[in-house]
Amino acid sequence: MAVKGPPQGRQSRSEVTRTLLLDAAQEIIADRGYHGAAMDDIVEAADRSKGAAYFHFPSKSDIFEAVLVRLADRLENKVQQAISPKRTALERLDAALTTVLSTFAKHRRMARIALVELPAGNSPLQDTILVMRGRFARLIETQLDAAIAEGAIDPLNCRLVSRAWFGAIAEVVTEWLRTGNKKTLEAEMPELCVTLLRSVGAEIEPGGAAGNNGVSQDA
Amino acid sequence: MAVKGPPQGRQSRSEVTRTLLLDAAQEIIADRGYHGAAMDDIVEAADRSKGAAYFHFPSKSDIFEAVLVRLADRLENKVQQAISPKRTALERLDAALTTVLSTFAKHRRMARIALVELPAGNSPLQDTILVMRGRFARLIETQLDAAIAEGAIDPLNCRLVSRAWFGAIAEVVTEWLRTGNKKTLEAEMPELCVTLLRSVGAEIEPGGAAGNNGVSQDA
DNA sequence: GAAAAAATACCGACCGGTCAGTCGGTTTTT
DNA sequence: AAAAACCGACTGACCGGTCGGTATTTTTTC
Repeated sequence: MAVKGPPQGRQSRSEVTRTLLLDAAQEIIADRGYHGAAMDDIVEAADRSKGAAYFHFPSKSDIFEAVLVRLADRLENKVQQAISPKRTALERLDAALTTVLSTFAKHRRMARIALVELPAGNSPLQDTILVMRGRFARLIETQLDAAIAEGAIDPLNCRLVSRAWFGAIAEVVTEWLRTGNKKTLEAEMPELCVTLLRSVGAEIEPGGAAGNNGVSQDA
Repeated sequence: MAVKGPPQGRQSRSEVTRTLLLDAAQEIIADRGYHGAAMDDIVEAADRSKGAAYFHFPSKSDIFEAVLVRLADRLENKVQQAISPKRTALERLDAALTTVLSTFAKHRRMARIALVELPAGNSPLQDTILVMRGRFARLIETQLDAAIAEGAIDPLNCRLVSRAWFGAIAEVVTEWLRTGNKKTLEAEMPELCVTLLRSVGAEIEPGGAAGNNGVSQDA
């Protein structure tokens, strides 16, 4: 008895299938990379068929793209939430950095997909990855611009610096992904933040509060 | 007629073949990435046969590894040459940075192989690439250590910072590789150097001088 | 120093396996 | 009963690596 009506739990079967496929793809790609992830494997992990997969996604690269977008949306959301209550650009910069780093520290698999997978050549993926990277670099760039406007730091080439920051973060996280050790990244986060901020001429006290009343909560 | 004796020009036929294969592999990998580079393509570009290729290199990953090592050796050499005449660690740091950046600017294909190709998953390549990256990070790390010893900068986590620098450089160069425009990278080099050096608390005069050396060797 | 023998380098058709994508047919939903 | 979703055997292209055989270079022998 029981099951029979279309909307089982909450989603239609179709939606469930889609999610199952996305989850499986994310998992497998994190393990084996894009090339190493065969559609047959993804399909098996999702407990669905190849037909179903190709019904929902026209090609392998499309499913990969969907995984990336979902990941990026989630992370960007988290960052926006973390920086919205901050008053100064410098604080927002620090908050954004910390959020991204701690999220990666918490979800290694995600970090792997977001940072390690950089297909060379002219795969159809490249565009998608470019857009992803661009989104995050932009996020930093915006805050840098704001910091300059606020007079917190001297004018500089924000596009260049935001790229450099992004690269620095990516490399440190990537290195940590290999050498394992959960602790390391979180332990080094503060120093990395300080270093990056110093590179634009902003000194902050590691003790926290950037020289002002400690209003932190509230919105 | 003519040619018949064993050592033709300078190298034996065997050595010529080896070089031909390496050159072709480097070219094709730069274009299409490791996965996209078929042995058949490499062999054809080298104007040799598959048998010859597998006579010299036991597997595809071995030929790739040989390409990487050759590239790394050349670049490291160049850097050593550039920094050896410098007296202070800070000057050596600046010289190393400038050399690497201008070399990449001059040889896009090389940059592509060195920086863009980061196979995920557990390919046999990964180790080789790790070693490569490690070599350059180390190079920076050594100079940072020296700078601290000289009292030029305050103590800091050199391992972390050198990784961050490497990542920053890699990302900036990678971005430049995509957006084309030969000029951009060279125009931005000085600012990037200044930014990196400032991140460790070292201010340097932007007066481009720094006793520039005419590095003009070729790779 | 030439012929013979041995070792080295090279050739390219072929094999075995992999994998993205297809398609006729079945089940579930509307 | 139509439409949407799903199934899974199958196809066709691709590609790393092999292997029997040939050409070239080096060594040995007379």
